[in-house]
Amino acid sequence: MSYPVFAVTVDLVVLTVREGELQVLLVRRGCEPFLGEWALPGGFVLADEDLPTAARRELAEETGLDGPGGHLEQIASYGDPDRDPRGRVVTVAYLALLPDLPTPTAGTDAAEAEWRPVGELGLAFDHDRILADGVERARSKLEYTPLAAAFCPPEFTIAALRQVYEAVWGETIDPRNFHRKATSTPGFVSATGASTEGEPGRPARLFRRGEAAVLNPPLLRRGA
Amino acid sequence: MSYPVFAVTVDLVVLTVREGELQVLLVRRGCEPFLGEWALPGGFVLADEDLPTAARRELAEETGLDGPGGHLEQIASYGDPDRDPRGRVVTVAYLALLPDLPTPTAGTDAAEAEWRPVGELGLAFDHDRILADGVERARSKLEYTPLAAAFCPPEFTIAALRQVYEAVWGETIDPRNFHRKATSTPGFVSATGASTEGEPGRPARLFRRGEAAVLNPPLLRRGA
DNA sequence: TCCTTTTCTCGTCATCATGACGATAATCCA
DNA sequence: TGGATTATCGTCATGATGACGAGAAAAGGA
Repeated sequence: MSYPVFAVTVDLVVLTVREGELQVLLVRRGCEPFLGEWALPGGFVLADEDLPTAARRELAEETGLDGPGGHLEQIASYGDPDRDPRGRVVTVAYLALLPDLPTPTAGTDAAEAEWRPVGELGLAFDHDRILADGVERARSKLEYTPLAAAFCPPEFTIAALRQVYEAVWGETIDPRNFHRKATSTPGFVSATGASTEGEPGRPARLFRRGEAAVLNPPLLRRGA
Repeated sequence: MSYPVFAVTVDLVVLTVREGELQVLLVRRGCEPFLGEWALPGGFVLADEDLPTAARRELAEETGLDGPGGHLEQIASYGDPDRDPRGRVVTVAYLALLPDLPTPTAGTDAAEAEWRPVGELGLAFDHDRILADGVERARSKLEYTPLAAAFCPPEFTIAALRQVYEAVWGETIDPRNFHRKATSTPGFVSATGASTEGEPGRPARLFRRGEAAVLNPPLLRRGA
C-alpha cells in the first residue's frame, strides 16, 4: 500500500501575561522560507518522538523552561497543501501558558525571540490563524477551568488572578465580585494560609491552584 | 534540510442518536493491520488534499452522505510512534454529527459497517481513546452551542431536541424546563410555524436550528 | 359522542448565581 | 498620626434554574 509522504511539525502558541496584557512568544525565522519574518516557535517532529514530547522539547528549546505552574495542550492541526512552500507539511499546534517569571526567550534555532501583544501580527505561514485559534482557546478555557493559575506563580493573590482574567479577556472585572466567585467556587483556588508582605494596601491572602478540572458553575465573560 | 517521513490519515468519529442512545459508526477492517477488528472509519490523506476535505471525502465514502443538518469538526491529532505497526502515522481525528435518517453505512473500503452504542468497545489502533475524546467533545459542545440540532432532521420538535440531549448526556431532563430554556435562549431554535400531525398527543410546533454560534447562557449538564 | 390517554405548552414558586455597589479592615507611607 | 491603598465582607435587586402544578390539543377506544 502506498500513500503520500508528509512532514510533521509542532508549532507553539506560548502565552503569558506581561504588563497587564496577553502576550505571545515569537521568533524571527533564521532560515528559508519566510527568512527574517516573525513566526510562532516550532520545528519538526523527530523520528521516534511523540507529539506532546515534541511540543515540550520545542518549548524547552525556545523558552528554557516548561516549569511547574505552566500548561501545555494541543490546539489543532493544520494541513493545507499550500501552507508550506517546502512541500506537504502538517503542523500540530500546541498552546502553552506560562507565568511571566524569568523567561529568557533565548532561542536555539531562531535568531531572535520576543514577547508581543497578541493581535493581527502578520506572521509567517498560517501562523496568524493558529495564533487566533490558540488565543480563543485560552480565553474560552479560562471560563470553564481554573487554568488562569497557569499564568501565575505557584502562590498568588486573588487580585493577581483577576488581573490575568482582565488581561486575557480584555475586560475589567469587579474585584469584589471576582473575589467572591474565586473563593466560593469549589476547587478554583485553595488558601495557603500565608499572606503578602511589603505590598501597599492591606495584605492579601495567598492561594494555590485548586484541584478542580472544571469550574462549576463557570465564570462567563460578558462579550460572548 | 532533512526531516522524518510521516503518513497522515484522517479518522472519523461519526455519531448519531438511534433508539434513544448515542451511537458511533464502526467499520470492520478489511486489510492489515488489525484485519477483521472493529475500528473508526478513516483513511490516508491524499497528496493534494486539505484536511477537512479528506475528512468529508471519507465521510461520504463511508456513510454516503454529509448532507445538510450534519456537522464536521476536528477533534485532535494522535501521533504516538507505536500507534500504527506500519510505521510513523499521524492521524487527524474528526467528529461528525448526523441525524439518524437513511444512513446506508455501506462502506467502500471496509467489509462491514455498523452502528454501535458508544462505550468501551475494544477498537483497533488507539481508536478507543479517539472515540472517548470525540464523545466528550460532543457532550461538551451540546452545553455551549445549538449543535444538538445537527442530530435532528432540518425541522424538529422541542421534544426531539430534548431526547438528543438525554441520549448524548445519559440524563433525563424535565420537559417543561427544557422547553422554556430552548424557546427562551436567543438563537437556539427558531419556529417554522408548522406543527406535527398524526402523532399521539397534542401536536408539537416545529423548529429549525437557530443562528447563534454559542448559547448564552449555556445549558449545563448536572454531572460535571 | 364522550371519556381516557398522551404529549405539548404555559405558570408558579423557592433557590441560587450574579452584577452593582456600600462599608469595613489592615497595611504602607508621608 | 492621618491619609492612601488595597483586601475582604455584606446588601440588594435581578435573572436563571429546578421542581412541580395545571391547562390545551390532539388520538383512540367504548
